[in-house]
Amino acid sequence: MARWQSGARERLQAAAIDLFVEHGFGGVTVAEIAAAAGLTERTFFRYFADKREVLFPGHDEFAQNFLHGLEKAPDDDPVSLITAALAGVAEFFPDERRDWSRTRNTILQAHPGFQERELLKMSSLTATLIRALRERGIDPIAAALVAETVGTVFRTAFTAWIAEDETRSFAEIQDDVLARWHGLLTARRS
Amino acid sequence: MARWQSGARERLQAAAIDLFVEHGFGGVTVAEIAAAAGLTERTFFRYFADKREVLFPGHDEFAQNFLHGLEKAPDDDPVSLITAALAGVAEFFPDERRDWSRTRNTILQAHPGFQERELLKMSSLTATLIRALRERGIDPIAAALVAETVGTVFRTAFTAWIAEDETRSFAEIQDDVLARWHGLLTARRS
DNA sequence: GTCGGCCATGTCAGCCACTGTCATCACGCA
DNA sequence: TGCGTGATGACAGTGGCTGACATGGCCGAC
Repeated sequence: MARWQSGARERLQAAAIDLFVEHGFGGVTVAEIAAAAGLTERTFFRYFADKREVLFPGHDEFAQNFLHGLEKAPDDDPVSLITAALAGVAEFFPDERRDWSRTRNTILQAHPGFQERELLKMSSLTATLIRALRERGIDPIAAALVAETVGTVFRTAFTAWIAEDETRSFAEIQDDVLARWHGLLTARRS
Repeated sequence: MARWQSGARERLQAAAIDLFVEHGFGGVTVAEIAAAAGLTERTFFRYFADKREVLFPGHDEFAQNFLHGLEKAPDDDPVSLITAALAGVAEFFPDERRDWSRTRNTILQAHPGFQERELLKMSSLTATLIRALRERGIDPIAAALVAETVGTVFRTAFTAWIAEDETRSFAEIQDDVLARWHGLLTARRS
């Protein structure tokens, strides 16, 4: 018999999201989350750097997805780079996950501290992309603009995906946003 | 004789930046900042919502600048909107302020919490721009992409402006970034 | 098989960010 | 002269977060 149940991290995450839904971020203490997971407050902070971090799992694998897509870009044209980086992301957001994403998003929107954290994660992703682009030989300003645009398109698509009345798949929405982005910038030029 | 010296807010800001430079964010307590400004910790929190906020003054006037520029856009073409929104911002960053901006930036870069806060401020600015664009009749996706691009160009220009060996004015740099952004997206299209 | 190290967890004490509440005291105004 | 107002102080309390040390199953070495 194990002294401790396995999956402490997952239990903490599940307990946190449940309690946040019920009482809001500020209405729940870390000690309460830990107790609901059968652990102590101190153990919570061994798994998560702070109270907010419990809602941001799997960030590293997520970033890897963009990098792997980028490697498959056929040339250094900005549009090619952006399209390639976005290509493999949709698998992270299957339809089964949409409701969970919506629940999580409701919590995030209710507390500016969560928005800060999410923005920092996106920023870290952008920085990772910039680094990869520079290593590919893209000049710094172009790398920055390409990476920021990847983030913009992804975020726009994600927001649309979890909108209340939306039923299209993530891939479909993202392709549409990308097409519209491209159209906006090539139309009506003098 | 006044019971209290005036300019409590400014004294707190100045004390904070001095102490952060010397000891780092984590090496300074709010009580110490307040004492250096001749006030108490409780008064600090009457002026600033939290310890980080002391390094983010004047955010609202800053956002107004973008909005005023946007009003002057001649038409609803995305490039026109972006160019107009960026036009009036340079006056916020005269050359005299460059060293101060560099000092502040050094502090911000040293602590992820500050980066979070800065990202939240930028995000709030983007949201403000999106709202204004929608009220102008721009469709939601176009509004989002235009607003995000304004933020991207501004941030890219600001980063370049405070780079160690940079001497060009903010306006000059921003115009250059904008031109390069435009060039990147119109060149090499099939 | 048992011994000893390893590692996840617990326990405890403490710092400090942040808040609510009430008191204080200069100033302006009637 | 008295009273309201507004900025500040004083003080106690909550809770996020950390460091240091203890505990007790597991697992490999011998």
